[in-house]
Amino acid sequence: MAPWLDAYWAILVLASAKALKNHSNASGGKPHPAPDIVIGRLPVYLRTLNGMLAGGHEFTNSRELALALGLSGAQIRKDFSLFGGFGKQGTGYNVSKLVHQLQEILKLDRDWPVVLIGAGHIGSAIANYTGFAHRGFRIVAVFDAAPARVGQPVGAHVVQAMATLADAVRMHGVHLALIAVPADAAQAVADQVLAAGVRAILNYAPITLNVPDDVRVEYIDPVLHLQKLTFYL
Amino acid sequence: MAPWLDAYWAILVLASAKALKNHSNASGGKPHPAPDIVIGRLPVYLRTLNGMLAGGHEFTNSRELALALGLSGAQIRKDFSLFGGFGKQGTGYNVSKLVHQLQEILKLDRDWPVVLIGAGHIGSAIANYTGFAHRGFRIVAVFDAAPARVGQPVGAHVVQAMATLADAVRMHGVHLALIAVPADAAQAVADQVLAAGVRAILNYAPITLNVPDDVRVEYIDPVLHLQKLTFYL
DNA sequence: TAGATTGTTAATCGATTAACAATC
DNA sequence: TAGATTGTTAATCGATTAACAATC
Repeated sequence: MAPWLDAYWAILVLASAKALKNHSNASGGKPHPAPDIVIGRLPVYLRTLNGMLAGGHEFTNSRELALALGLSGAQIRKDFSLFGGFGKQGTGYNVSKLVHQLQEILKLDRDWPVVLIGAGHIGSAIANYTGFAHRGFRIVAVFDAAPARVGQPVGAHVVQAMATLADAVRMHGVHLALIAVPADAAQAVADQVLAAGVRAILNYAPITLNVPDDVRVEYIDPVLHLQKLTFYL
Repeated sequence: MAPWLDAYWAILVLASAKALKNHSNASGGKPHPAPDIVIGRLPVYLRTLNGMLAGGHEFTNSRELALALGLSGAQIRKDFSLFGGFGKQGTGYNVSKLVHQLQEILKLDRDWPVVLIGAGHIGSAIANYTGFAHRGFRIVAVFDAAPARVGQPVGAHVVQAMATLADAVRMHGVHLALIAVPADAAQAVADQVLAAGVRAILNYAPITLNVPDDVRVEYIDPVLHLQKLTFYL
């Protein structure tokens, strides 16, 4: 049997029936009133509000935000209202205050250490990306399975062997892993980072991962976006 | 007034109210029965089916696919049924046949030339990514506004000046552009590629673009995914 | 044939929108 | 105060699920 089939049947036996689903309460704790789809919009709001803040824009309102984001004002007001009132009738929202409140909701009022697995083209680009730091994330270590890459510099880091992953995760208190390895290695790497204690994954490999119910995975596959675009061309 | 504010007010005046919305019929042509959210799942189905095909898996069914993807069988059958019956009662789906039918629906039964704007870390990683070719896309030219980068090799290409963009788009019949420039340059670059004749954009810059109603934009911003993950941690 | 799985309908569930009273 | 905009409710819209007849 081909190695791929082994992995494939493992999925059939073990797969969570929720892997790609919106499930706002994956960890089984007390239910949060906000749907997953709303949580996904909060970072987009935050990004636009930070742009306004950088431009010296002190106040905004749901109509203005809606126009900038291509949404409806009602939706934006409703999204915010799920977390309590952020605005003032007749005035709108204080941009700076709104930014801080969204950061608090998303737990971005702290610094999140993340590990990066994979130091190829994509991994290197991620390691060199300067956009993480001021938005709440800090890459604390980079790993690769290829002995030829271990010891090489990548961004501000030196590539480490996979054997040191678990120690690094424990030492830095890492909950988040970025996986940027080839598709055929991604599931095994995911299993390793989860075993090391990681609880959420951002997966750049073009494959759906099989993870336990209490682990959250987000996916980035540019080709999926392109293939959606061609439908409409 | 800060340059950022100019761009910001332009958004307020000109913005399409649909930029981030699901709109399955953006170009105003005859309505297609398939909702945007279904179109977005088809490439995911295709990716998994191609994995099965590579593993020598000849037949599958909605239950098996659902398990591998974390969806429900009913949803998968309903999605397929929007485009006509692909399966056989009692048997399921022929993987190879299904792959071909999904490719046809998504217009992936041809090769799509794309242009890449931006030859920094992200742009270089994109240019070096080998995963586009066998999934329907071919980068035909790479552009950058920085004179120091023009003439430099990136992947299999040589970086060209922005001035040659329009000619390249026309010559290769390009409809798709990948934008991988800094956030503060992205809107201007989007305007340029659209003026050159491009009709859809995959934007890696962390900013919501303002484009006409008949232009479709997909977004990739890894930080948005990370910020969603931290909410649940 | 008997068993299995599709394709499709109707019911359910959830998200968005419209409207407006509350209130700054 | 008058005008503007929020926060919230109810109505609408759309997507998912359950169920099963059709059929391979």
